[in-house]
Amino acid sequence: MGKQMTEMLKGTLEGIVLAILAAQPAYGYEITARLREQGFSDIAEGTVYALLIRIEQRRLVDVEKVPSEKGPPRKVYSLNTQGKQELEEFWRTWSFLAERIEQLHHGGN
Amino acid sequence: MGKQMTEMLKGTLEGIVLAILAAQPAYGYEITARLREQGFSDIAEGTVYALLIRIEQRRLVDVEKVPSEKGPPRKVYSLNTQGKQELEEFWRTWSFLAERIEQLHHGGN
DNA sequence: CCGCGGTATTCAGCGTTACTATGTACTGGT
DNA sequence: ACCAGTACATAGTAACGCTGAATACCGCGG
Repeated sequence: MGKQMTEMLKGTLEGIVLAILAAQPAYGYEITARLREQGFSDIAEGTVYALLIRIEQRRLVDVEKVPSEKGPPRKVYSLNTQGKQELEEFWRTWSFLAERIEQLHHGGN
Repeated sequence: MGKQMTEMLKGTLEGIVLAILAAQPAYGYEITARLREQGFSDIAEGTVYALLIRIEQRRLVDVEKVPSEKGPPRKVYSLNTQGKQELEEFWRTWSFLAERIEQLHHGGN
């Protein structure tokens, strides 16, 4: 992945994952796969797991261990109330930034 | 500033500054002021200067020292060929990211 | 004359984030 | 017994923006 993308993901990747979880609960491996499908072709698994642990510690998600037929038990994450608030906040921050950048892209400053 | 914004600026702030310089050459203090006008109300001065040094070392800009009537000489930065390429690359990366995030925002995944 | 505020740049130290590179564990197919 | 696929975890690293301070130069009011 480009270095630019790596840096740009900082701060946004968390929002992306929160948005995915807002649509429906999911577990780490699944989230990684979903990201890859969506074009984030080489987001490292380790990155996702680390992020999930972070948002769990910040109490943005509820966790449930679910046995899997293939492999170790899945940790299924679902967005809780606080997580939804954080996501709202993310959308506000994102919109703010996206607007100004889009303005720079076209109109010029 | 929100922590979210701080993290989100990582990677994008450089692009923003490159875009500002693409419109016209400018010096650090001026860029900071311009950013504040545009709504990035508390981007630290130190942050901008550090960024400018970085892009200078990566040869994305040409630098010219211009004496100032008030205060120490200004370091006026202007985008060179390589800088323009980097900016192009930035727009591509940004567009990619913005598209997927916008998709998550509305359609859902 | 001297301090103060505005202009302009620089730097050391910090916290957060994503990546690299592993390692562990469980299952089913050959 | 071995291997591939599933699933999670973690130590170490690099990059970036922020904090907080210092430095330098100028004009103006007290």
